[in-house]
Amino acid sequence: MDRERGHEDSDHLQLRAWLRLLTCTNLIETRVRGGLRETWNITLPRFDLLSQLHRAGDDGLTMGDLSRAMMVSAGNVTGLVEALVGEGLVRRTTSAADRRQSRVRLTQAGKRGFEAMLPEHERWIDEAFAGLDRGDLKRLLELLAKLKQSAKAAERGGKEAA
Amino acid sequence: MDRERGHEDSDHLQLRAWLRLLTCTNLIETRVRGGLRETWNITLPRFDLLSQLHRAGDDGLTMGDLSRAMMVSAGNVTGLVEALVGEGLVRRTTSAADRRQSRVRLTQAGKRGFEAMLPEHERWIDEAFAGLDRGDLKRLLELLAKLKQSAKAAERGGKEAA
DNA sequence: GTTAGATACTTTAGACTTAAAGTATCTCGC
DNA sequence: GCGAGATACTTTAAGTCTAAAGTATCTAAC
Repeated sequence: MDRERGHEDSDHLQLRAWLRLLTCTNLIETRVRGGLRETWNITLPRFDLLSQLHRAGDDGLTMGDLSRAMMVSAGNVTGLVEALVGEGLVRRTTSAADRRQSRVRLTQAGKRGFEAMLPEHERWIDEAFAGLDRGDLKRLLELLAKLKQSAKAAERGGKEAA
Repeated sequence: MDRERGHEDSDHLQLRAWLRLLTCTNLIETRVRGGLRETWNITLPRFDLLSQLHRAGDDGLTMGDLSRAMMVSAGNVTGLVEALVGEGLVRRTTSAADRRQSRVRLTQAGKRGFEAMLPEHERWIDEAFAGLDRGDLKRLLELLAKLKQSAKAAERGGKEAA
């Protein structure tokens, strides 16, 4: 038996990693949120929604697509889309094939507006990660990919209960 | 000149790392939030506040300490503490030395309650990180420490603007 | 001692978020 | 065709969160 082994169970590496992950996310999110508000007077969730639509292209996304992509509840998406429609940044049409669905797209104003914000948004992110070199970034990406898979697996495990 | 170099500027490693970081945080946070609600009918911010007080020990923390530790606004802390006082989990006293300050502590019920939740909370975190071995966890902790410093530096840079 | 400014906290208005219940529509077996 | 159940979305109630303005108290220069 390895004398040192006992210690391994009580150094709480997972918990420490989780807390540090949260701290990093909070720091960066606070920076981005503040920048978006000060520079374009837009909120982070609205920016995020525009971003998903921009990535999706001309066909747009359904409400359900948005909910999954943004990892928020369907009710939340309803409110955000309403707000953005009100601001003229987003357009919403009922699907002809399935009248329960609606399809959400950027308007021209929404596309132009989002593309204007994009470079500075990326600059804020780049600044936050400036202390990491390319090797660090690649290792971090790999570890986070692993964590993402692991967390997804745990999520299912928790729901289905074996 | 390295032909490959040009590509380095446009692979958006930082942005990809940020999005993946957010995904991981969301996944784990959703799991923990759901567990806390289903198992003890408590919210994550309240659990977090109890956690900070538990770590602080018998002297408790001021409202400002809590705000900084939890990385949320002072007004937010006011509401959370009120709720927890109402539930009898937390006690609040005005500081004699400085009557602007108050000091917040766990009640006996709060301490017992929190300590009852602690092991299962840690189990959820352990499960989320189960796919990472000790080496992975140590590398992740290191990279996140670096990122934390970097993000803090960027935060200051953004505010002070040289 | 007064007072100008700083500090600790609260209040307010508005936005975000969720879980749960509700509505409308679709699908599929019969 | 016709339900029964599934699916897409909305509504509601309650909680979280922030920025900004406001209150109370302290500090320090004079």
